[in-house]
Amino acid sequence: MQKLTPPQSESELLQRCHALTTKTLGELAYALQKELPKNLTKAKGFIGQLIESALGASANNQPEPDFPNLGIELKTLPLNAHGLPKESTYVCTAPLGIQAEMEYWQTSRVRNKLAKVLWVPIEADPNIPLNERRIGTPLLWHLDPQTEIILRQDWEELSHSLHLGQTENLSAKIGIYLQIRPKAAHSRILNRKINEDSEEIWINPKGFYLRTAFTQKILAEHYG
DNA sequence: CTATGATCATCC
DNA sequence: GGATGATCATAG
Repeated sequence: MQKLTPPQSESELLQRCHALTTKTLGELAYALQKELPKNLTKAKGFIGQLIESALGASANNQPEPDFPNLGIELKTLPLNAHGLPKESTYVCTAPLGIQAEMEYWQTSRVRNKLAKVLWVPIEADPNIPLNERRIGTPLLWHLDPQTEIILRQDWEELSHSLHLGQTENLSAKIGIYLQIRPKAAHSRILNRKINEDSEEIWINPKGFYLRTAFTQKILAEHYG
């Protein structure tokens, strides 16, 4: 398997993705001439990057969908022994700067990324050796109006707290589908921010994540 | 340093 | 056992 050019159409992307179904990570890594890590402890993003290169996603780190020309974001979905998503899904970093306040839902990075997502389920039961874990049937999903109402409410509530620097309201407990969690190399990294009382505060960088309840619901609705 | 890819590890 | 908070690797 060679390094791929980005897919030029949705059907080309889907075709590539369906070709991966039932393959093992070991087979795919071999085909791409990549060495599988012993475990994911020190290679947490390995599988996501493996699938990216298998599909020809642009290897950028822009706050844009993985396939900008198609407006499609790629997300791997680790499944537990019951076939249900076992981890939350990272969406994007949460802006702490002045610009943060000026982001509106319609043009927000969260909505931009979640408008259309190609979910690729991957076996992630720890009892299965990494190289034997299989890739599942992909699901090309797009944001529907009912879901968007809830996501938007979550996003606006969380963005509001971020904007005001209300750290007490930035816990991962807030939000129905979307939540805010730390997103940094470690907890000692702090960014300066001026809060609603014009005080200087320092906060650990945050990211937006989708709860497992959200991705479990998506799979249930589309796979039954 | 900030973005991406996420999962780990601990607490309740 | 699940959720929250912490952390790891890499690219530009």
